Amino acid sequence: MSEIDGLSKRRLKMWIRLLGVTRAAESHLREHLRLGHDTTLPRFDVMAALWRRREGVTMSELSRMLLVSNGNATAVVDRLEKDGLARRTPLATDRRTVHVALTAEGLQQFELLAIGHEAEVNSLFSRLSEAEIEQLTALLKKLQKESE
Amino acid sequence: MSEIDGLSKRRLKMWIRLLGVTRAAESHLREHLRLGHDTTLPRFDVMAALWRRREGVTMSELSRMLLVSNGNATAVVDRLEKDGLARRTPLATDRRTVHVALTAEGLQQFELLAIGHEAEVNSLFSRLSEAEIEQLTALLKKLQKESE
DNA sequence: GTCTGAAATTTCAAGCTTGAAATAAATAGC
DNA sequence: GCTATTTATTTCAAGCTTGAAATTTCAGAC
Repeated sequence: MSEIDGLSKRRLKMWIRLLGVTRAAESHLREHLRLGHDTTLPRFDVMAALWRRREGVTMSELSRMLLVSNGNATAVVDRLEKDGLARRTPLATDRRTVHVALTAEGLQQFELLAIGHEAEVNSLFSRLSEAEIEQLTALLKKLQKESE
Repeated sequence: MSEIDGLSKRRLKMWIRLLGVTRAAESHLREHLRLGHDTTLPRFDVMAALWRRREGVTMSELSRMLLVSNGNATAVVDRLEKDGLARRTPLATDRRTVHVALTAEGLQQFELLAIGHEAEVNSLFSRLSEAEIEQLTALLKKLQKESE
């Protein structure tokens, strides 16, 4: 096996491991949301995005933020809206677009969820020291650079 | 903000970044499988697991390997079986369990897929040098230790 | 103004995924 | 042997997700 091949194989193994870590964490977080708050990860993700951008986002921005398809964003927002947690507001200046935002109830619920969520994430990654977190973050940043 | 809180927030941000990198990579790999080979990532994942364990695995082992639910494994294997790529074999010694394995056609198709897949992964992570891959792998290993 | 093409969103079918419930078979305790 | 428990798998409903097609609206060229 050449050196090049070795590196390629190592990248592949690393990817499988990365996927494993991510899936295990997602699974853990999903369970916490389900048991503790009777909600789901996709709903949480959308609410988090809407919370970060309190002024409202378009559907396209939303799907870009979460790296999901437009149809997906539509479906999740539909359900949140049905439950009174999000609201669509047509935009006067461009009638194609719509602004999505959390309702007061949605905002309140998210802030409750977020506390527990952060604690779960913190415990999931408690094995890594501050230095290791920085190290990992730096490596991930390197991967994200204009890799759209 | 206390130091503890700062670390917690950094872990949270790191998690969001980790999720972003994973999703972007999955999305890229999914597209490659769809355009190049008219198949999907879940199918590929199952086939990869069956390829690694050529002698056959039970449904439970399969879902444990892939960190997906039993029902999910059933559904994907159903489709692979319908397409003649996988085969279920009842086990004589324990009639509850079933061995799943790739068919000759499945094996052949997977080996074709795998070449392109490895190349895609390699290019996705080409920004990281060998040393950085090792570093990242070490950090991920630390997270996986008995974290089931 | 009218046409053409681009952009934002929704709709849709198909497949993915989960978790709970149902089924079937093995094991353990008696 | 019989019963209770555990284990392996499937079934099911609900929700998630994708990518393509359809719809509506806007912007630019003329």
